[in-house]
Amino acid sequence: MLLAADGQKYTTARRAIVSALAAMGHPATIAELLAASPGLAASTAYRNMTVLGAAGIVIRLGGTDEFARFELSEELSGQHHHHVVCTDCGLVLDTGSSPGLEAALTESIRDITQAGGFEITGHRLELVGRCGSCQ
Amino acid sequence: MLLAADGQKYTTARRAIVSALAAMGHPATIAELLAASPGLAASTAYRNMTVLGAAGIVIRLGGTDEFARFELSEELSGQHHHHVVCTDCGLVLDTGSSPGLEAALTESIRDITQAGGFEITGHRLELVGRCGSCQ
DNA sequence: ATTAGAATGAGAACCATTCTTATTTCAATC
DNA sequence: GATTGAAATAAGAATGGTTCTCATTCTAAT
Repeated sequence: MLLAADGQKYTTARRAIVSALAAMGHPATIAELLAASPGLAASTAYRNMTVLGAAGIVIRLGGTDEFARFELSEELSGQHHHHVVCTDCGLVLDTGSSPGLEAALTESIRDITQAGGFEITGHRLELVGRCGSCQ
Repeated sequence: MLLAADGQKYTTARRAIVSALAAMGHPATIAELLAASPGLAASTAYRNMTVLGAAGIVIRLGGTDEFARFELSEELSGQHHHHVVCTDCGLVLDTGSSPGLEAALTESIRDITQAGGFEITGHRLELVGRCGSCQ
C-alpha cells in the first residue's frame, strides 16, 4: 500500500478521508469532508491531507476561491483528467481529456523543456466558466 | 483608459503597481511588488489588485504556494500565454501557446459545453516542474 | 499484554489578506 | 490659484483558512 511505502499507518481517520473523497465524485474542500465524516476533527483532516499528499494518494488543488480542494490521485481514482471550475461558486468538476489535447500538450512540453530552464513533470488544465446553477 | 471606464482614478499607487508588474516580466507576489515599489503600503497594494482586477487590467493567479501572484492582463501585456510553475520555489514564468494546442483546447471546450452544465469562458494551463535553480 | 512510536483532537497560533477609519489626494469647478 | 466633495491612501486591527502544540489515545510488533 502507498501509505505503508511512505512509513505511515492506514488509520480510521485516513480511511474516512479516502472513502469520503471517493464518494464525493469531485474535488472536495475540507469543509465538505468534515460534513461528510462525522467525528473527524479539522486539525486531523488538514494534517492527513498533507500526509496523504506526500504518499501520492491525494492531490491538492490550489483553488480559484479561498478554499483548497482535494481529490484522489489519478493513479487511484481512474484515469488522467482535467478540471472545470465555476468562477462564481468555486465548484470544481472533473472532465476527461482527449488524445488530441494530450498530444498537443506533450508537444508544448517538449518545446519548453528543450528551451532549457524548466524540467516539466506534469500539467494542470482548468476550463473556467460558470456552472449550471450559477448561470 | 480601462480604469476610467470602470469609474476609478489612475493614481500614483496604481501607476506604481502597473509599472512594477510590467517591469517584473513574470507573475509577481505582493511581497515582490512591495519590494519593488518603495513607499507602497501593503493594504494599498492588496486593495488595488482588487480594483485593477475588476477593471480587467491585472489577473490574479491562484498560486501553487501560499502567495497569490498577479500579472498584467493579456490584453495589456501582449498575447495569450500559459504558465510554467516550479513545484519547489513557486516561481511562475510565462510561456507562449501554440496554434495546435489552442485548437485542441477549443475542441475540448466545445465538447464540454455541449455536454451541458457549464458555460466555458476561458482556460488556464499550467505546466508543472522544477525551475533551473531548484533542480 | 506491553511498549515505543505514531496519530488524534481541542484549541492556540500563524499569517496572507481584508477591513476600518482618519487623513490626504485627486480633478473639476469657480 | 483656491475650493470642494468624492475617492484613495496608510497604519493598524480584524478575519479566517490553515498549521502547530501537546496531552491523550491508538497502533502494531514484540
